[in-house]
Amino acid sequence: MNNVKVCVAMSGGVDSSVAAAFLIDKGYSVGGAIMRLNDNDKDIEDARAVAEKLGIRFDVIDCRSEFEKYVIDDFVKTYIEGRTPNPCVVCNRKVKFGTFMDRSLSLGYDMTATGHYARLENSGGRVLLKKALDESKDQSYVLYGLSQWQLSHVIFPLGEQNKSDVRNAARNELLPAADRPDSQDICFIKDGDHAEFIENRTGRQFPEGEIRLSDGKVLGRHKGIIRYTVGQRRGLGISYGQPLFVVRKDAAENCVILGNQEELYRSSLIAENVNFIPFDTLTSPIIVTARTRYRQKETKALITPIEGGKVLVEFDKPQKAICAGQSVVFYDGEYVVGGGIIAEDE
RNA sequence: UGGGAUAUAGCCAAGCGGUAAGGCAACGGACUUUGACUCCGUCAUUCCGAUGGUUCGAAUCCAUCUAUCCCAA
Repeated sequence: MNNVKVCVAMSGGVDSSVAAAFLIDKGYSVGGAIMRLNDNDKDIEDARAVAEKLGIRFDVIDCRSEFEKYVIDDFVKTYIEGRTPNPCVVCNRKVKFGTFMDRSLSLGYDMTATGHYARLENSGGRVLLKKALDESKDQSYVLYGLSQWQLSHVIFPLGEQNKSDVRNAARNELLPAADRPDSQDICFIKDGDHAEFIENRTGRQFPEGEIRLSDGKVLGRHKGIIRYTVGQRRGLGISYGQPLFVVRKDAAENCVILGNQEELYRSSLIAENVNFIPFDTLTSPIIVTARTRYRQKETKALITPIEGGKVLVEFDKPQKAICAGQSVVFYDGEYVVGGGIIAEDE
C-alpha cells in the first residue's frame, strides 16, 4: 500500500484502462481523468464506463482551447509551410503532459499516469526515459520532448508489459475496452483526409501546381502541396517506368519535386526545438543513435550543438526520406537522450 | 495521299504459330497513437487497332481497312 494519488489519463482504450487497473493492484490511490479535445462525447463515455467498472473517480478535463492552440494550429501551420508535422509529439509535450497534467495535479493528485509503452528510471537526480521492454510497442519516440518536471510526475505502468498481456489483462478485468482496436491515425481527423481538414479550418484552397522531376522536367500536376510529403510514393499518379518518390516540396513555387529512391538519402540534418533528457543542454558533440521517424531502426550519428540552440545531426549512413517537420530522436542504447524537430536536411 | 515504320491493359513493354511476362500507375489489405515508407494481394478468360483469310491451333503468317509517326514531296 502507498498513499500516492495517481491520476490516470484515460482514453477509453485498452492501454490506459489496463494502466489504471495495474496501479490499483499495486495499491496506489487511483483516479482517472480524460482530456476533452473536441466536442465528441463518445470516447469520454467509453472512459467513464471503464472508470465505473474500476470503481474510481473520474473527471473530464477540458483541454480544447490548448489543443487547438498548440496542436492543431501548429499542425496546420507546418503543413502550409510545406513541412510534415507530427502532432502527437506536440500534443504530448504541450497538452497531455502539459495542460492536462497540470490540471490533474491541481485536482489533488501527486502523479499522472498514461498508457504509454515506455519506462522511466531515476538516476543521479534526474529522471531518465527508456524504451519499453517490448520494443515492438515502444512509444518513447513521441515522448522525447518531456521536461524533467514532467517526467518526475509521470508513471508509465505498461512500460514492462507486452501488448498481448495487456489485452489479456483487460479481458480478465472485464474492462469494456478489451477489444477496442488500437488507436491510429490523427485523432482529430476522422476520415483521414488531413488536407480537407486544413482547407476547412483555414478556409483556404491550396491550388494545383506542377509535379516536376528533379531535373526540372514537368510530369504532371499535383492537387495541392499540402497533400504530399517527402518520401511519399503512392498517390502521385505518375507512371514513369520506375517508382518515383517526393524528394522535395517547394512551397514558394508551389511545386512537388519527384525523384528516384536514391535521391531520397541524406546524411545530415539540422534539428530545432531540441530537448534533452539526461542533461539540460548539449554543450559538445556526442555520439548517439538516432531515428528520424517513429518505429524506425536507429542509426549511429554525431550530434553537435550549433547556433540558435539547434543541433547538427550527422549520420553514419545516409538516411532515407528525412522529412522536415518530423522529429529526430536520439538514443543511447535503451535510453532516450533527447530529440528535436527536423528543420532541414543537408 | 510517293516511300518507310508502328499499332498488346491507364502508361511503358515482353511475346517471333501452341493458347497474353514484367515495370509504373491504380485499387484492397497488413503494419502504425503523425505524415510517409515497407510488405502482401488484385488488376487483358466478348482476348492483343478493325475486318477477313491460311492453320488442328494465330497477338504472332497473309490481305484489306483504320490510326499514328518518320522520310520525301
